[in-house]
Amino acid sequence: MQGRYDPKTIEGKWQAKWEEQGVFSAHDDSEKPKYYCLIEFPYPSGQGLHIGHIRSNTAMDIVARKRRMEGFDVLYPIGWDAFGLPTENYAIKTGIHPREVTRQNTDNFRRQLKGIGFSFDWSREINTTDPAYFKWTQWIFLQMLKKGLAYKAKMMINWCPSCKIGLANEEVVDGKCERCGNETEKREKEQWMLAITKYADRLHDDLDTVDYLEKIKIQQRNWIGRSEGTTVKFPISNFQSPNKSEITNPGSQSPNEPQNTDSKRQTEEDFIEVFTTRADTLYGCTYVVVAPEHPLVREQLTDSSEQITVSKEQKARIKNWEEVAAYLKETKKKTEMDRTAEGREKTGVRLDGLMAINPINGEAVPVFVADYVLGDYGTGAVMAVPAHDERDYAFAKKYDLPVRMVVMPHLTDKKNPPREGKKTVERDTIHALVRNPKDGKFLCLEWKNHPWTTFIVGGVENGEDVVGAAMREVFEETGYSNLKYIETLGGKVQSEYFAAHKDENRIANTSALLFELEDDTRERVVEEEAAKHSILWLSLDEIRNREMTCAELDFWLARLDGKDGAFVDDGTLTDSGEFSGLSSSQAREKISTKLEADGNGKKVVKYKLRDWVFSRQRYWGEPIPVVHCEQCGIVALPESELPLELPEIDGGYSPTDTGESPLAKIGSWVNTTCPTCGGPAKRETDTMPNWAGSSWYFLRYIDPKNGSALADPEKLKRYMPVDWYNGGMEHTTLHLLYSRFWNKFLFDIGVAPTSEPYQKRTSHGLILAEGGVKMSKSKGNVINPDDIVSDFGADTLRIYEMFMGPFDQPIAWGQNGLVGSRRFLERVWKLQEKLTTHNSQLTTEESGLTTENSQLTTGEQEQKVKTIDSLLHKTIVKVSEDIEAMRFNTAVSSMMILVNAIEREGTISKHSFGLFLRILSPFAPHIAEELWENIGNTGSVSLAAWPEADLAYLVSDTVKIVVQVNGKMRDSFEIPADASEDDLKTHALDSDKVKPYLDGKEPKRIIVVPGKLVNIVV
RNA sequence: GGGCGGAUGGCGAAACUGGCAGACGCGCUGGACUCAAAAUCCAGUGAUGGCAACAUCGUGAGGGUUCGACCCCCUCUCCGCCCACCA
Repeated sequence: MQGRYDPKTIEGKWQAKWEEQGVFSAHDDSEKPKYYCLIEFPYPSGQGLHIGHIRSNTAMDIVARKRRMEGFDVLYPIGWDAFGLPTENYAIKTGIHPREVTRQNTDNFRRQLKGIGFSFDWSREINTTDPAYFKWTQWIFLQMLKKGLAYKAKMMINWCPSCKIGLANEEVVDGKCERCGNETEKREKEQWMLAITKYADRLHDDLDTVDYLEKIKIQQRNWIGRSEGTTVKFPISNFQSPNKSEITNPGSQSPNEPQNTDSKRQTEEDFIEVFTTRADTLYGCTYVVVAPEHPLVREQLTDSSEQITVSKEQKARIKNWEEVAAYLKETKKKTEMDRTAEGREKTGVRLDGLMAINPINGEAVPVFVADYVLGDYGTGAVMAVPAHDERDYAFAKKYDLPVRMVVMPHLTDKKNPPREGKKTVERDTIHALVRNPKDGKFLCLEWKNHPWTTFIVGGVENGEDVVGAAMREVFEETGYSNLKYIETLGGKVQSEYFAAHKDENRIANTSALLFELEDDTRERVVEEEAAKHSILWLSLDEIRNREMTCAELDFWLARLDGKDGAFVDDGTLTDSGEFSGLSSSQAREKISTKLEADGNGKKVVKYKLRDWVFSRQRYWGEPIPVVHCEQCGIVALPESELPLELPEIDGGYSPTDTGESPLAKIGSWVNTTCPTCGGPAKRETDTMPNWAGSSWYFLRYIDPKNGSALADPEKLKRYMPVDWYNGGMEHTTLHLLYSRFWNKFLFDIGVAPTSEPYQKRTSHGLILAEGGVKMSKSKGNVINPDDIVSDFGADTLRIYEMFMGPFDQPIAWGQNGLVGSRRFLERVWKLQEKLTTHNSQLTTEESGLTTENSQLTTGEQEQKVKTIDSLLHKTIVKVSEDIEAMRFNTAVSSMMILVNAIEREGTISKHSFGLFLRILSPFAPHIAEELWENIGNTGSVSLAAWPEADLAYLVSDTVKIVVQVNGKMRDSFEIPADASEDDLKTHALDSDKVKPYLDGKEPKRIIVVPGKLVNIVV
């Protein structure tokens, strides 16, 4: 008898033992295969360990412990991502040095983490703020600088006018400063940048080589935002299209001949280059738009002045310069908030006096500046195709610009699809929609030899215009002669179908025309037509509800309602010169190729991903190790001078009034000599963002104390890549991408041994406060793990956090379930009173284990032991599989089921209890160690072998068959597993419970699923 | 607006490939032990009807496919997270 379960005593005892004996150390020289488990190292905030840290750390702890037991040399390290804003803000408030704040916080975190019993290798603890660590962060920066990946550029940054400080994107929440809540502005400032975009394609493509959750891959791909497209050069003409009127509306356009613009061009560079992914819509371009940041209207904007400087020459060309300048000023004043709050109403101003020449057809189109075009994506200019782009459509509607449809939607009539082996005829057709203004009904035809209801349909004869053709058809088919043409409903729609009456496949390019009946005048219809169909007037509702023989119906109805916008999908080209008739994808290829051949364009790949703004105007970050020399410009510090440490500071940690880092105030530190020429120089005062230290920390764990290299190459080779990295979804697009980028760079310069740092990436769900809201200090709903550990014990907390719900989904904390987890462990504790020395017969035979004293064996006891062993081995399988799939909740529940069964049967063999303790140990390591010791084992259960299920226990000679009648369960029976289908049928039909449902009738059908069920259909 | 995920008892949730819906835990009800309480143990616990055996209904709403649907398809509602004019 071992007394009560007392977690306080045993948890402290085992934590001390583990540490003393180095049970969880990874061994660089181990013969075993390595396994590298990684969690995101915590930011040591003043609030202490979050309950959510415990959930994700426990999950990886379970994996790490299982791997260790499976014979791997496991690296499961821990450290501190300690540079960052909250610490600095706390320092600003209290005047305590951030280093000291960090020390206190990490001490607290370390104590808390150790108290949960995580199997971290504490000998490898790292801290990003340790000069011995950030020496290498700075070193990596210098390597990037050498390779041209680090550069300075003027960037629009988020500026808080109240705090007078530049903010990172993540510090701006809904357009407001995270700290003071004031609205932020955009301001231009020189910043250090890292050229992550040079790695965009590899970061994108190499996702195929790693095992990340699909949603993580999708999010990264979307963030990188690769799109293949074409740049097109639109030469600028100063003249208002001398030879032709302004660009034409659909229906009345004349054929375009390429126009010679040589004499009008001033320089070779005088063109607007646009980027498009839809080169197939080039003929539909009716204007060109440049972003407010585009060089055509803006050369530079400095943060010291509101002046917009554009060359005189350019101003002179733009006739309405005053108006344009006003718009640019307006745009600049708008905050992010305004831009989105307006419901994204599009605004813009035409650049009078400028026309852009569409290189594909020589057509001159007007040029606009509008802020719906982004200055920093693509080329900062777009060709606007309102018919095929929602944004251009909205802008065109607002400013009354022409919409020219050049891509026909392409439909296949599902009711009459084209047939193989028939000839195909393509022609232009019309649908005439004739409305009777008196009742709003439409004129339709009901066909006599086919089950069709159609509008008035017909072909367009050579030389005929569509309106004429439609009026002719209406007259011929219905006799109505007085029609008023209202409008053409959008552009043509192409449909493919089989025309049964002509036995041929048709491709119809159909225009829909709306008419109104002027009066009822109706001529007699010729016999031939009258024999084919009769007329019918249908309301819109009737048309919707009736099966109309009209593949295009949805388009026509939407256009009638005026709900029609841009058609943005692919289709078939029309009114596009030599490219008409091609599919969108063919046309993109051919048009791009032609542009490229003529020197008017180029196929390119663009990314949404931007270069990484790497500067922060802060104290608590890694100093950027360069100096600015009057003679030599930007000069890198020699590597021998690393680490460049932060200076001690007297006058507070706040940034300066000009937005410079507080480092700028320390003359003795800033003023230095140039490493190259020895002349006077100033140190860079920007520091790195806190993403820097976390971009390579997984490498440092491998060799954390190395003073002469980032890590020993041999050791890196042994441990990389990380085999399993679990973290939060919120880090998918920043940290995960940044660290993949740094690792790839280090791989390229021969430092990192693998191109990808992480082999497998999974993610956890957040733990929310009760009520499903975020835990926050201000709401006072933060759960302190210390309280739970002291009230219930660390093992209970671990079990509960794994049991409470699916690991990958967010879950609200509820205190109520904790007691259940504690009870479970109490029951496990009491099992040591129920041990028997008997092993079941099967175990001894099958796995060759020694039988202990068997004098007390009785048949009954043996049966009980066997029942338990059979369930135990099923549990081993379940727990093993569930851990790999991160289904920790069902793993715990299956162990609960086992414990319930042991209690019910009243006994378990000592050997089997040992197996159970092994699978329990990753979840509740302290109690498992204590019981393992109590039943007479020496050594740690954490290093015992992970049990393998004995297959002999898993197979059963009988199966339970469910009997359904019409899909509803009515009975079940046990039957030998090898029973035939006929046996099952007979048995099922024989059931007394089933018979009443059959009511003496013969079953219509009987479905037998071997090993599972019989379903009788009556 | 787009992407991803979710909705099942009083509550957290199971149901792995379309085959017994609600495992496991909490809570609740009744009982045992106790002078009493706590703890523990035993039994019950989706809803409705019935003394009961049992029957009917039931996985956000509505349709569909299927012998059979929490699961697949279509439409919709609500919730969460991420992105948000990316041409």
